[in-house]
Amino acid sequence: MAQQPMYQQIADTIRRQIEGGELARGARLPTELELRSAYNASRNTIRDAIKRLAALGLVETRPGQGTFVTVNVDPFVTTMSADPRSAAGGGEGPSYLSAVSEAHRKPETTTPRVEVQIPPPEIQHRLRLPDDAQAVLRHQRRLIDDIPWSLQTSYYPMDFITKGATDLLIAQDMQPGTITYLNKVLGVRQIGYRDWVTVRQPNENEQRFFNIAHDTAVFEIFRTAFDQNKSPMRVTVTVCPADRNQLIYDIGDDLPDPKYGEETVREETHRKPDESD
Amino acid sequence: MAQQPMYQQIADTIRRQIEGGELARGARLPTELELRSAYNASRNTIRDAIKRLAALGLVETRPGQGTFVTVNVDPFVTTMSADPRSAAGGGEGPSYLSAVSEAHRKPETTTPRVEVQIPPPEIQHRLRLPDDAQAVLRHQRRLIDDIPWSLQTSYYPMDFITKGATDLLIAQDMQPGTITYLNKVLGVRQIGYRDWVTVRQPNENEQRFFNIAHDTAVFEIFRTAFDQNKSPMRVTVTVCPADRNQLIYDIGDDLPDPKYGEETVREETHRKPDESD
DNA sequence: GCAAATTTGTTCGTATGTATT
DNA sequence: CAATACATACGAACAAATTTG
Repeated sequence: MAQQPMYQQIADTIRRQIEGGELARGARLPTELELRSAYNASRNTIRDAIKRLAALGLVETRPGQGTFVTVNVDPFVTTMSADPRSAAGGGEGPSYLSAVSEAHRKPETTTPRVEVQIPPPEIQHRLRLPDDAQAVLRHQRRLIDDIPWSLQTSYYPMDFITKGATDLLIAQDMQPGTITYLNKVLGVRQIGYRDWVTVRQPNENEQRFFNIAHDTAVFEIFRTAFDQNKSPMRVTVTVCPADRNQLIYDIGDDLPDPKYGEETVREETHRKPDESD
Repeated sequence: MAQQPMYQQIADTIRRQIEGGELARGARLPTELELRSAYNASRNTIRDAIKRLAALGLVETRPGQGTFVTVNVDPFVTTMSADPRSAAGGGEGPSYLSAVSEAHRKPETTTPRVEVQIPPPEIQHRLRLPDDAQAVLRHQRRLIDDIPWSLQTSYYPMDFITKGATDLLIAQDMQPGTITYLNKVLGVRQIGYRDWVTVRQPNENEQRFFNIAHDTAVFEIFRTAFDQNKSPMRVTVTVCPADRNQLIYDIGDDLPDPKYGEETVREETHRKPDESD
């Protein structure tokens, strides 16, 4: 029986205390010195155990204060699919706001920052632009209940501007939405979109904005919208922390409404069918 | 100017060497002792730096061997949306196989393990079952190119068995697919499904099966299929490592085919529009 | 197959720095 | 300013895994 290292045993013991409720959400753990005598281990060993728990997201330490059991944020659930012909879905435009108020939360959106630049390769590919082509970029930050929620950047081909859709350059919220605007001005209709869902580590800006550690994964969703000619008309990149966000995609019409409250209940330890080999 | 801690500086130096190509993919880093003299730091400090890089997924250490630059696995891309009326999409049935062969990869699926049990709460909710109701569970493991790829469990209401769909209890692959079978035997038609996409840490079984560390996030996708009465007829839970998997959802008909090879190119460091505050 | 050498893993002790109260 | 608590850094010893002779 290969005995587990001591720091792992200590971490497991504390984990059980947290999951069993002996250590309440938000409660402060004993100090490192106290744990040191409690488990008869050196301070470094205690710290290794706490690092382990921190990596699992069960606790967080604050210098000068102590180590605290993390409070599980009620995860925010977004329905990403919607009428393909509208701008809805995925935290864009009106449907984002309604989904949020439905869940009794307070959404905010910063005014967009607008730039013109040669986009990164993964955007070039998706917009089917040549290497040196420029694109208009509209960047926004979203908050829910004053908690940083998502960073969003939309890219449009520079063509749209030269053909008359100059409002894309205005650094203000487009009121009926950019899709409606592009339809009116250029006759470009959205027939659908493709979401490419990835998960990765946050970069430093994202860590700062979301106030998350480097090891908290984030969703990165590339949404490519297509027009009536099956040409990409927009790529929207949304980044949000994966620990407090869940995505819903409905395929097929006329599905029942998802219940936001109920189904987000996540059991930490339920019997899984993959126990045996 | 708050100077960064030494282990962070060392980690950054090595990170730049990796990203700049001085340390090739799969190459072995100098030993801890060598790094110790190279950076004039203690072995523990070197180890802290390496831990940092390991947390970022840039390197991995093997006891007795050394520390190696990780080789980026070509991420596997799955189109999750498909004809809502068929069984396709999300690594179920035929479409899973075709998507995989299209990318010139070799798929495998274990024969299902069948159980009858009271399902965990999140399944009860989704199948709209009372607390004590049982369900049939079919569990499978999937490999691609001999690499563990996903763990999948489908839950069906026990009703289906008593009403005649007894083949669900047979521990063998359903050849035309369970959806086709249920339609034929019970007249139950699938009109669509809802995918609930979450990300979390793997449990111990998942760590073993996928051969991943505890800090490699996994996708957990709950797919609820609905029948012509808008009742849930099946819930499929798919778990797969988030670092080597990407999901695609197409909303709207008649979108162009995604290009598997091209668009998976991920730039480690491209200019992001969220640099300033 | 065994033993030695190499390399990482764990644990201790100690000292000093930094953030918060 | 002082006390408290976590963060960083050093050195040392032994254990465990792997490769090599």
